[in-house]
Amino acid sequence: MPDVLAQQRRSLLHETHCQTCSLSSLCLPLALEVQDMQQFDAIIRRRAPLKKGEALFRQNSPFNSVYAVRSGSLKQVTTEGSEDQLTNFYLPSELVGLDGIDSDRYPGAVIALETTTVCEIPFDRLDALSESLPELRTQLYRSMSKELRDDRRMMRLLSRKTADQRLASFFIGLSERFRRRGYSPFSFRLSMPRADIGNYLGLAVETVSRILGRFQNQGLIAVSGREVNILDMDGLVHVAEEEGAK
Amino acid sequence: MPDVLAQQRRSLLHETHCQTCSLSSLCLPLALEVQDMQQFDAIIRRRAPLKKGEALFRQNSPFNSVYAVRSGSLKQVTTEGSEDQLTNFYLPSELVGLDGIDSDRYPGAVIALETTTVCEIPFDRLDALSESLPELRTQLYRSMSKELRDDRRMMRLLSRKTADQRLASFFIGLSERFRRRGYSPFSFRLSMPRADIGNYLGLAVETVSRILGRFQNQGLIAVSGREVNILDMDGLVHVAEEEGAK
DNA sequence: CGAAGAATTGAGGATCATCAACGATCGTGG
DNA sequence: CCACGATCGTTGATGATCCTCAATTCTTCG
Repeated sequence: MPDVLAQQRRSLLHETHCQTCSLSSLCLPLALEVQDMQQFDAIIRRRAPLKKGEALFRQNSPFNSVYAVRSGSLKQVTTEGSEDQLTNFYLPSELVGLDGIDSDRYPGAVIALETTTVCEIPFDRLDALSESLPELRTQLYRSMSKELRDDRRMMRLLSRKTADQRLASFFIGLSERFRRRGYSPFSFRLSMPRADIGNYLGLAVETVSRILGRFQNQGLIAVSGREVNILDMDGLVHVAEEEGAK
Repeated sequence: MPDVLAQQRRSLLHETHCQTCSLSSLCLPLALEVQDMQQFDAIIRRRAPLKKGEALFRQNSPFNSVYAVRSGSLKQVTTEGSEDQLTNFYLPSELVGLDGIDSDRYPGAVIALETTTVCEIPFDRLDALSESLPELRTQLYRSMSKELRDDRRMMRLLSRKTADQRLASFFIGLSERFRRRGYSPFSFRLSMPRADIGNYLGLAVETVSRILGRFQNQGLIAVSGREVNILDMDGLVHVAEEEGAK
């Protein structure tokens, strides 16, 4: 009887609630009182975990929901003509899909980099709820605003920074994001292949590989496959910020 | 008596209302009924025109309001270390300052490129009003979402396109924005110097100049100082989209 | 265990930045 | 209204950075 299985699975998935989620202090309901959080929790749909390489949604598919990452990680990819542009990596607690509100379609595909679970938040219900919960509305504005700010930083990186600076910035940014989530900021695993890093940073894979090797020789980081250890954070920051003067 | 003068000026400025603004169909109140628009209109503060080079606000100054451009144009500039990054140009009906919501400070300065008038919209009042006017709320979400989408397009441009493609895209984008505002999409005046274009597109001024010359020779556009005529839009589109194959 | 994908390494070359000099345009005050 | 200085724009020569192509090694997974 598949129904039984389905129900078991559903019930299992429903065990997860914002109230008990370790990410709630970083996620959208961050500013909500217990009672409000329950309202918010009620509109959320749990989804079966995505396997590595699976799409949360495809480019140009109709926009209905935004998603909060619960575990794992994803990448956003926009395809135009024959080439892809990777515009974002998403980590737990981050909100995916906000750029689809305006056009009613997702402007890029979002794909799991590893086994990943997300909370689906139907946008019409989120919008409606944001009417009665000012804190939720504020948080939503803030999330979008923050993404705008991050985008501007990225533009700066792409238009002014050297390959070395880009990679140093990338690791510093990742480190900071892991730190905020309670993981070690100095030792972590990259869920994405080199090619994705290169695409994201506007660099060829080979360049990424070479510079990683150089950073290793300089004692800034130790990389072994996807495992990264940051050995000299100050040094990395220095590389990321150094001006034209070499 | 300065008060008399001040009152005269205020009264003059107050002659402008959303209801009579030719931009209202593009601007934030776009979806509002007459009655709602009056509510919206009531929270707006008119400002004395900015002169060329004047700052609407400076980087890191406290965030209080967003601004709708009424006439003229502005640029957003983020300074870090010793170099500037120009992250956006703003034209009439566009909304300035949305990226300051999250951090309570404006992440970049916004400066008039020519004589420019704006409507100031205090954000706390906008937020409060968005509670009772769902259409306004939706429009605000949409505005932010659209800016996110545009940013992603910009990232793509910065990380994958050649100098020629960047400039072609830039002119196509400008043309489209003028068209939507009821101006000629083929003949317009650039309000920004070459240096700003270069900074925005991640190119040296010299490169901008050279490629403009080349476009001119190829019969794609005619430029004379700040005046631009697009002679061959299809050709421009072709340049903007051509793949590696030259 | 083998095959397919991922990562590294090397050589060569294209694109665009930089430096430098010059020409044009703007706006301001005499 | 014109002249002058300052900003803006153009053009040329040179070279660095990073991409491309190609070959090899390492890793992962059926």
